[in-house]
Amino acid sequence: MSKRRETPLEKIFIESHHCTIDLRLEMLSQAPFFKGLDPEMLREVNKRFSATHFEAGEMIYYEDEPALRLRVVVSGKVKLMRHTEEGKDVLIDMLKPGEFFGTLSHLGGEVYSETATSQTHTCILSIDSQAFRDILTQYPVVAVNVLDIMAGRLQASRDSLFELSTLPVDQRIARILYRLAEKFGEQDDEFGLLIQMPLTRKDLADMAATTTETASRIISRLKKDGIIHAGRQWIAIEDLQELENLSA
Amino acid sequence: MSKRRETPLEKIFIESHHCTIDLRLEMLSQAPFFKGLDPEMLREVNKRFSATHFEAGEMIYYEDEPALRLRVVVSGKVKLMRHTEEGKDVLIDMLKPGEFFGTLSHLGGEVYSETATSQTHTCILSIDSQAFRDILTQYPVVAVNVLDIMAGRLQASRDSLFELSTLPVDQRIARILYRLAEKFGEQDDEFGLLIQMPLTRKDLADMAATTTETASRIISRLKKDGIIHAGRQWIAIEDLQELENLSA
DNA sequence: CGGTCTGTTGAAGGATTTCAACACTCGTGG
DNA sequence: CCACGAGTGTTGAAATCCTTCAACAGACCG
Repeated sequence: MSKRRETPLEKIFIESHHCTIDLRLEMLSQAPFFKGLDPEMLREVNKRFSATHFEAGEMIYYEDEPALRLRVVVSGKVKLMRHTEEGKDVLIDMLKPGEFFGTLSHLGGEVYSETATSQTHTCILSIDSQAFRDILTQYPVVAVNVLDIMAGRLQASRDSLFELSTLPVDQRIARILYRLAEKFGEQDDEFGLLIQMPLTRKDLADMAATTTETASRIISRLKKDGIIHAGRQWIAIEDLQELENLSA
Repeated sequence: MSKRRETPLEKIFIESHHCTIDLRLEMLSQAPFFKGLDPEMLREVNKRFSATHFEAGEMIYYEDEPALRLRVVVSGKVKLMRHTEEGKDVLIDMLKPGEFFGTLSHLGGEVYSETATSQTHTCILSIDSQAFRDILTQYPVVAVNVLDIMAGRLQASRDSLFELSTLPVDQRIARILYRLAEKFGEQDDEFGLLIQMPLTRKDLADMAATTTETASRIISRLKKDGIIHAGRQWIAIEDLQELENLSA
């Protein structure tokens, strides 16, 4: 490992132009839930969204806050977490550009059930949830798209539940790394398939329902066995096949 | 406890008339996802469903089977489970009349991700998933209803994930009992709020990600503390308030 | 260049599982 | 109608995976 570069993670120098009108339209047109919407409708819909910029580590919204808006990641990565009173955290999901979060609900009394944090510099589009519901009824194709996405998320959540219920910690970590690699992996000359996102041992522990210490021990072992490379806040997969075997 | 009646569970003597046309229409009109659909549309939609009857304990479909149909519980209770190769089971959900399961997907290659079993005598309506998708695009209000249900299920699944990650077994069991009581509870003169469904210690264990032995020990303790009544395949809540306190 | 955040490793302790043996209920067939 | 067997539930004791507690090392930031 060269001493010149401590983290192989891509440095994103974000200026305000990261949230340009062009990028917004580009993102909305590619967003899975607007697939099949024609350009004119898209421009119409775009008007109803507003953009916000967040630094790495900033809170986007808090658990138990009134849930009023639906949000879309334009650029950057977003982390969804839940917290206990005793200080335990659970990491529910990591989002990349094109994914939505926040609330679909129209009811006034509802609150966010998780806390959203920007894991990197991010640009977020948001829309009043009632306005989004109007879009849903106006453009049925959008409703069906969103439905498919929700079905996929339910599936993923139940997969996690299943794995948490049946697998020992080391296999859970292996699976989590595998999936993160699928979603966020970028080929790196030096280290292999790099998970392109700041990722601490605690993040991993909060995904696997274990402690930072245990996560650290498992990462150490995977490093020793030549399956992954890892450093401060980054992990890269050297031997994806072996990682998959481990998680079986 | 009287010796005359070993189980306080309601005996449902189901004959074929349990799946009458009247009951079908009645159920569809009350089903949450058809809320807001006018009677004529409803009759139209009803034609596309077909009814099937299952005995208690029968399999409705198996994990990994091609997922072709969406189903609706008309009467009875349905259990959704996943199985591991090593014989561990995870109980994903218990469904009551009005709830749907199966697949929303239209894609041919997909398979069911869980096994569905009738927990009691049941009547099930089913529809080809493609035909249901046609309904979704034809009646946007249905799509939005289904979306709300899926959002609720995702929420519930993430709640389970959170509890599994942060709570010790006894609190998890307490929460599960509380929720089952909310959903399936019926006031019983003798025992209190009776969970109206056959429910073994193993079922509970598979919901709480623990073993039958541990579930049994916890149920024994709750019985000793006067919080619940329980017997073979049934549980009734005596002190709901205390159960809620325990799960905090 | 000190302080904080992150990561590492060891050793003790604890919650839950595993293994084992047994009791009870219920349906079924002799 | 009773006996038997399968399915279900119970309880104890040993074993184990993982957490907790503790101490320390390196990296990054102002």
